[in-house]
Parts: sequence; structure tokens; C-alpha cells
Amino acid sequence: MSQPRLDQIDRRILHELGKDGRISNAQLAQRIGLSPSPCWQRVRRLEQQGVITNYCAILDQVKLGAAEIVMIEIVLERHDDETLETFGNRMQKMPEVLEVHLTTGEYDYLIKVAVDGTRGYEEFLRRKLYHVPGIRHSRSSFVLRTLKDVQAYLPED
Amino acid sequence: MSQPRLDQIDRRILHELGKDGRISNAQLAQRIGLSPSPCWQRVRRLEQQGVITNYCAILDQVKLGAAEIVMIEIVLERHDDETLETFGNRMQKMPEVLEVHLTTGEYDYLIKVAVDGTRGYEEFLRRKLYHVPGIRHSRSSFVLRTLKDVQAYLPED
DNA sequence: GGTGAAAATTAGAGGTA
DNA sequence: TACCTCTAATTTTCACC
Repeated sequence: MSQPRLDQIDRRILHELGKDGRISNAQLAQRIGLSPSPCWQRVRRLEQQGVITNYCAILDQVKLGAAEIVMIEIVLERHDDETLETFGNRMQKMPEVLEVHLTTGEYDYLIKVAVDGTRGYEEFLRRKLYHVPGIRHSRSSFVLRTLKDVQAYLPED
Repeated sequence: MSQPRLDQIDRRILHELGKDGRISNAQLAQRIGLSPSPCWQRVRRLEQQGVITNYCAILDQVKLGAAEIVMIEIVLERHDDETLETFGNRMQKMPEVLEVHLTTGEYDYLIKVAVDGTRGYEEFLRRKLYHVPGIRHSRSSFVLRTLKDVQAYLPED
């Protein structure tokens, strides 16, 4: 269950649903060369197994009014459990923070933030990030262009 | 059109569809307190305006067999258009590369890669990344835990 | 923004190999 | 076990208030 076996048909289903999560079951079945019923049963099974965790609409961040993405690496002052935990919790709660990753390497956290221009970035730093205690150092990189952004990778085997 | 005005109802629609992209129009209408027809018209309009760009299934990367995520910062040897372009194109084509961002700051590209353990990471580096010419330096961080990963941020106004 | 109804789709039951 | 056919119930989609 934690590593369900996925045959070629499952893979094709996942591939199609990854590209278009609102495709009708009838169309999906046609594309993968199955009749609707077994196709639907497989989709159900994949959902129940947790391979498919959710479906969601992909929104255009530019049209929502926070067009710039900034990647911020953060080094904390201390590395005990509580400091790490607390910082992560604070970050999670900020709506403009899209991703929060606890990492190993030369920094502790990598966060991805959506801001409205440099003005929005400055506001985020001053009103939000710098109010969170325990940050030793942060390093930001503005995203000039995102060439690829997909949710998942389906290994061949 | 490039910055469509979104009223409160639009925002609630986007919020709901961001959480569940397969919700039926009837249910969506009920949640936002509208009857199905105008709700559906708004969804259509948001799609046509490009605010909603797509729908997709969210897959569990662990169950797909490439459980680890690595963030790799890359500095290129040269920074002319062609070098930058070529590198980005090569990265995009690798299926295990989930995200490719051209950035400003202390590195040129940030890529997010799904690998199967340190073994998979080593394979990626040796068989894929290090075959791409023009890399001056790279710096990797393994993701220990992802606390948040959402697609979009909907500013209040 | 609401109503209603035709068309399409889903979500299964039951059957075959 | 895996797939197919068939169908009732739901949902989408659209013309018209």
C-alpha cells in the first residue's frame, strides 16, 4: 500500500490526469484504450491508495496580482527541534508563502514566496519575515522566469 | 484582461477550486452561495481570462517511487543568452526535474528534482546533470520535510 | 443572477473470459 | 482478477426569464 505496484495502464492514467485533472472518465478511458468502467475503477483505486492525493485548479499567479516569485534561503540562529518547528509553523501560516521546505545543506529552510514586485517583496520582509525571531541570515533570489513547474515525476519503473 | 478585476465571489470560487479542482459545479455553487448557472458562468469566465490555467491531479511523489526532493542551485560559466537558454532547455526536458527557475541573485538557476534516495541523487548528478556543459558550480540541498506546498496565493486585494 | 430541461457523464450492477 | 455492457442517477451545459 505504501508502495503500490503500478502497471503501464496506471501510469498512463496518472500521466493523463496529471496533465488534465478534469478530463471526463469517458475521454480518459478512450485515451488509454480501455472502456470507461475499468478505467474508472483504476482511478478510484489510485485515489484510495493515495497515489492521487487531490485535484486542484492551477491559477495564474500573475493575474492574481502577485506576479513575482522569490526564493528565500534561511539560516536559523539555533537548530534545536523547537526553533526549527516554531519557524516552520510561522512560515506555513503566511498566505503568500507558497512552499516551505526544511532542508539539509547550507541553509535550514527554503521558502517560495509570491510577491507583488520589489515593493511587495520589501513589505514581506519588513512586515512578515523580519518579525519572526531566530533568523540568523537570509538570502533571496528573484525568479526571472520559470521554465518548468510540474507537480510530480512518474519514474519509468 | 491581463489584470482582471476579481470580486469576492470570484475569489471564493478560486479558493474552492484551488482546494478541490474536481468539485461539481452544483456543490461549488452551494458553497459560495450562488445558484449553479451564474457560478458556472464565472468559472468559465475565469478559465477564458486565463486566471484558471489548468486543472491537475496531485500525485504522491513517495508512492510514485521518487520520494526525495533535492533543490539544486546552479551557477553557469557564462551568462550570455545562449548559454542560459540552452541550459534551461536541457533541464526542462529531464522528467525528474520538477521545476526550473532562472533567477537573479547568487546563482543562475534553481532546479527542484525528484530522486529515489541518495542513490538516485548520485545517478541524477552523474548521468544527467554533469553531462550538461557550462556548469561552473552547483550546490544541493536535500529536502528533509516539506511543510507547505501550494500552487497559488490569492491576495486579499 | 435565476429557472428549467436536454445532453452528457458518472457510478455502479451484473455478466464473461 | 480484470475487463466489458448496460443503465439509473447525477451533473453539466445552455436557452430563456
